[in-house]
Amino acid sequence: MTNGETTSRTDFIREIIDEDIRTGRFGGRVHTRFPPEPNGYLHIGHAKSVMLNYGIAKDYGGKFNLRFDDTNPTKEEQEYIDAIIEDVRWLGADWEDRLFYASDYFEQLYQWAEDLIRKGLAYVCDLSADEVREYRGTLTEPGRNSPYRDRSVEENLDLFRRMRAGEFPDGSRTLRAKIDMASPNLNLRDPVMYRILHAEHPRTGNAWCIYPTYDWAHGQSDSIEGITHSICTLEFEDHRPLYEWFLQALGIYAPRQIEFARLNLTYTVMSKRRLLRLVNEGHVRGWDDPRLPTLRGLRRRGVTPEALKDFTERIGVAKNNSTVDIALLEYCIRQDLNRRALRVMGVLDPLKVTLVNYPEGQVEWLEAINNPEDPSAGTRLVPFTRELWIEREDFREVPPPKYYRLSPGREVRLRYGYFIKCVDVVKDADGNVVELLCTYDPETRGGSAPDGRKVKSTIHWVSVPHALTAEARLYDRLFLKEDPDDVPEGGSWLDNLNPNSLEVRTCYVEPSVAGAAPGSLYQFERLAYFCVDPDSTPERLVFNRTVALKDEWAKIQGKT
RNA sequence: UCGGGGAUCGUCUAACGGCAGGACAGGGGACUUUGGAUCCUCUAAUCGUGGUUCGAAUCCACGUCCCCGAGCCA
Repeated sequence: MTNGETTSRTDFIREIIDEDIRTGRFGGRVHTRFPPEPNGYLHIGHAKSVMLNYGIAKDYGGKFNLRFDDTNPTKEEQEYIDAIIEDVRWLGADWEDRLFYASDYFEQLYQWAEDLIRKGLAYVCDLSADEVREYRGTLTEPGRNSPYRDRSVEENLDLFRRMRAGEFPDGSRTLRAKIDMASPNLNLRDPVMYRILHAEHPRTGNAWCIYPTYDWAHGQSDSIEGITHSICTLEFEDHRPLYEWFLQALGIYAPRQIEFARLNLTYTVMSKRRLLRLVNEGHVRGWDDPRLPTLRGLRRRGVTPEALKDFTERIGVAKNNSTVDIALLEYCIRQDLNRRALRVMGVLDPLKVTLVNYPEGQVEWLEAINNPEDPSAGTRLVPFTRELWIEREDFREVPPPKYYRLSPGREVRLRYGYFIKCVDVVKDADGNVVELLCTYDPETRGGSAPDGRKVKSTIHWVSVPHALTAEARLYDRLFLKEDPDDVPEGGSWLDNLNPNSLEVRTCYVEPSVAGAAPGSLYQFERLAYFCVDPDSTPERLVFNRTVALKDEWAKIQGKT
């Protein structure tokens, strides 16, 4: 915690929990869960939920479960289960030995369904999907009772068992709760509990051909696990009465459902559908593309779970629909990386500098600090020679006002090196600057002048003969507009894709990074944070730009 | 139109009838061997109209606007 604002954090959910503890509603217990459906990859919005649920369990000395909501075999896959487990673990949430699946409860759910039938609270309905819709009524008009609503308990039991036995084709019948076809809450108009689906389930295989719906499975799964606070997103608010109705009808332990607003971020999209489309249509390179807000994308980009945790704490939890400025995420990432990333020097857009008065063939190894924020990170040696690469934008032939870097006749400091002064500019036939001839002051080794003279600027550099050639992938926001949906009518959110969200460059890096493992985090001084990509080979490192450093000069420039 | 939610600086979020606070973003400054980091500082908000009250973001009334809901998805 760098300051006090996050230490005493609270939110309306914790207030509810405090109240429940005070009144002894759950005997003082706190038990939460994260219930993903394994039909896609997790994104930063899920991270908010995981951090919330796990954070609450930890803060209150309670428990946290990971439970897959795997009730729809037509959409779910083992691949997603594996990926989600990996991602939740990466986030740091610990479910200990409580990894569960709604499918673990299929038999219990089935038995409970028979109980409801016996109580006259559920019936087998032969209406087709279209007919069910028709009978449901509309938002403003009540529905009508299904003609099958008053079947006898015996007939319902018989039919339901035959549904399970596989006697009927997909879609031919459903089991529905008998509630109220006139309820203004459509979820209570005899909701479907079971549908017939002759589909292979990733976990139960072909054991079942009827599958419970979300509404029928979720609350009961929470109940079985002894969940106290079932935290979900706002769109389930309308489902709460049904959640409670099932538990009450069954007469079993009832957790409390609490809804909060899902996370939205500027300059990106979060829905599974859209993410899927970006991947499938090749707008990005895959689910782990560093431009995506998926957990795998963020991880590959170099974002740490700690940065994500800080972010989720800063955005808070409430019921307002909101869209968080992605600048806050970037701030959290910088904040985190500033403390942990090793500093190195790398040049993204090289301009050659020759030190005319520096001995040819001489190499000096200069000491450089690995992380000024963390003395324990130590120091390293960087080679200094007559020929150097500097950043092209660190030289201006005619320096604008407030520009402190190199220009003809001006002296600057080479980081950890010497003061140098530009004495001549070499140009090609088209007048482009191709090389700078500079002198160095041997008295200024290490970066300070014995005579006490100052320079306005320190620039980074890499020794030409020692430079490692690497690939730098410079990422920018995926969309041009804060709100990707901000398009002229008839347009598509895809029209707002940023065509320059990825720029690949060849860069030069100091030799100390040779052999760095994928995932290694660095700060290229004065430029940005970078993360070694798994695409790296022993011959050629690949760096992903996680986030650029704040750039005061760009700001000054932008104003003129 | 029916039901369920929601509306506080540009953005996110506090306040539980008693000084509208914090963070990010933005402006200004200090410091600096990263124009980084850090520090200081400024700008900036209660959806509207009435009412209750010594006192209202908070309570009441009436409006307005936004989100969700008519899957055998979750």
